Amino acid sequence: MRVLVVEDEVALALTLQTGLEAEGYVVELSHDGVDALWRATEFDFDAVLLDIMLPGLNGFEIVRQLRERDRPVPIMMLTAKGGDLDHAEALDLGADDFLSKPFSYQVLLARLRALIRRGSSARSSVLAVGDLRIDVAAHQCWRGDVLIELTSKEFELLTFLAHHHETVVSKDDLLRHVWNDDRFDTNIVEVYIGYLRRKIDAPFDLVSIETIRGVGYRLVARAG
Amino acid sequence: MRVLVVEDEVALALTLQTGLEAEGYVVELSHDGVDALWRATEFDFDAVLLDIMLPGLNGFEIVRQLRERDRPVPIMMLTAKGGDLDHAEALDLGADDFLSKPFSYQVLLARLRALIRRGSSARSSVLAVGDLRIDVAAHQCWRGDVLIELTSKEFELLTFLAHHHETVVSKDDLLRHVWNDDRFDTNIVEVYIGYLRRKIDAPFDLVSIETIRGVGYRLVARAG
DNA sequence: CGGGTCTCTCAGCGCAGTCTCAGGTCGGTG
DNA sequence: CACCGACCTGAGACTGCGCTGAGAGACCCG
Repeated sequence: MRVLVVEDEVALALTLQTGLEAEGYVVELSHDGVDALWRATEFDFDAVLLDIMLPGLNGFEIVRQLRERDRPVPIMMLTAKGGDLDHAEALDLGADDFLSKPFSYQVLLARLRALIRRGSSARSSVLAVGDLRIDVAAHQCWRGDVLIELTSKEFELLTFLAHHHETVVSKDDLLRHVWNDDRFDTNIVEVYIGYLRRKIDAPFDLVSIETIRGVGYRLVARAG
Repeated sequence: MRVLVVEDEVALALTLQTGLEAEGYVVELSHDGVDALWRATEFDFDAVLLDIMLPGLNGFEIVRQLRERDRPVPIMMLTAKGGDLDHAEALDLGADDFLSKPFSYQVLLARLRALIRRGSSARSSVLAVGDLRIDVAAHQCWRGDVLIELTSKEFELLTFLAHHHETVVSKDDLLRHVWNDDRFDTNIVEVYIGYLRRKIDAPFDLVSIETIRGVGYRLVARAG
């Protein structure tokens, strides 16, 4: 479990790091807002502990920008005591929880566990749907232990479907997010769904990409 | 947005009801644990505000049982002030948030919004009416654990009925909301009600879609 | 220059899904 | 009991959604 701790009070930051590492978390420290935003955008954490008062960018701004960039990492904000309005604002911006300073270490741990449990679609760079594995970082894909060669468009499409596995994704959404395009007079999605099926399903005699007529497509867990 | 408020202090309960209703929530009150568990199991709420100290069953037990029954409704616990351990325990049991009394009304609202927002995206959006389950995101429907294949129109119709389960919905309403149509010279609703019955009721020898002659239809909880 | 790969368009086909219609059934009313 | 209107249902027509193969254009590389 990787946790990013964003806190400019050095003493507190180190205490947190030590404590969390003792619990088995992998902890990364960040001391200012700009650096924190970059790390949280660029790397995958299972949770972020985020102080509000920070040099550079404040915590609110970081939450806002992360959510705007569609980064779903669970965020717990650490606030100065008393600031009720801080809390309201933070949650409305898309933080998932907050903790008022000073806080009990037990509470921090429990809430961190809850946070990670909730947000636990396992944010490692490997997505798994049934026995289909997609390593986003390595840009590779396997069915069982058979490596499957995908072109980059095919890979992007599959990744998007995998992020939303077990739920229906409309062709419009796919077109918008994978092709960055909002036309309607194209059947490119259908064509690429066809390509994918020929590579990840047909050879294994499976149907993991389902068509929901009039609605969209759904990637479901199947195993050969 | 439907909220179940479980609180035995009558004054506080009524205040919450009034306040939340002013914000546009539909509020249901429950004063003891057993009743609360039943309601939260049987009906669909977008969130539950749950006091810990309750006659009958305490709040922890309610959370535990709801999660055991696989009811993913977002729960915010209301705790007496100070009880740090309460907090940790509640979250570990599967509550999603908590608020210490006394709390600010603004904070309550903000956190409720956050809770519901999370709840509607992160959680599987499953509607349940009796042993009929409808997963809107996955576009799938089960009676008990039998998967039922529905076309997209059938699914839309059923979803609408499920959102208004236990209440009568007129054919006009259905035509307007499901078909986006306000004619009167069509019997398409009747036809589709028939299709649905053949799929979700007849094979299980149930009647969960009732006809109220001259008024409309009602989806009620039935179990095979 | 020629082969190879990738992306995308286009047209044709098959059929699932939607809807209409007509005739049958049922329930409420005088 | 007779009637009427509301509701149900089977048959069938039609539409347009989704799938596929062919191939054009862009780009890369030897």
